Amino acid sequence: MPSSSKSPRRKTRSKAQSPALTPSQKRRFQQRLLKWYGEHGRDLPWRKTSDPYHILVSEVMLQQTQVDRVIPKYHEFLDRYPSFEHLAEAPVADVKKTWYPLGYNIRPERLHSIACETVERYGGQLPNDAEELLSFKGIGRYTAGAIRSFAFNEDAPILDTNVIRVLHRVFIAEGDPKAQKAQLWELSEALIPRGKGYDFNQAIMDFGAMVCTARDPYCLLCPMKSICKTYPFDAASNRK
DNA sequence: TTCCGGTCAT
DNA sequence: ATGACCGGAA
Repeated sequence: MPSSSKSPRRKTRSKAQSPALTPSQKRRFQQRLLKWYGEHGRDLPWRKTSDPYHILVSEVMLQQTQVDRVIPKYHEFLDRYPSFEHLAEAPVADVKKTWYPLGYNIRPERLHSIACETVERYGGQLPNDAEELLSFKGIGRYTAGAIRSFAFNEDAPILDTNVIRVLHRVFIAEGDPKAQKAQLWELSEALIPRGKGYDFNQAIMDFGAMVCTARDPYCLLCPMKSICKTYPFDAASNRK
């Protein structure tokens, strides 16, 4: 029966198999990332709270807006709407005015609708279940993972542009990163140290924003140097 | 002027 | 799979 034997669980059309994450690679990446984060992690306002509502507001703002622009609006928004109940009661037109000028103005509408639904159907408590979170308009896979890890301390994976870039460079280094999201989601999940989803996810995003940057990453001071499949990153070959 | 980005819709 | 959304940055 040799001809009928199947190679163990592999997608029929892709040839490259998952990037063989060895236990040693995994452990080193985790330890170095968390150590780096302890020394260099940013002190962001939404890391000082455990209120799921505050975390949600920050994550929706951060969906397409940079940290520096979000910070002042985060404070202003929460001053005006300190809870799901306050936000749910507010006219959506006011919420949109408060949102200005962050842009992508569907976001305040969706945030408002999430608040209404949370008050009406969940007694003002944001659910921690992935399926329920994903059922809200405005919460996609990234934000659901962010809420679960940052607001509920679950070991839930996240994958945004920072995480895609970091994981692809360190562990894959071939092909178009955006075309490999399925593998990268698996990596993001497999790498989380048990019980440390919050710190690990915050850490990998800081790392992507501060060291493993899109252009001109700081490879010389990078703690992943010795395990990174892309080191040393050649900026010239990456520019057009 | 072009590129980028989470989510949703096509 | 691809584009709309909207504004910032290269």
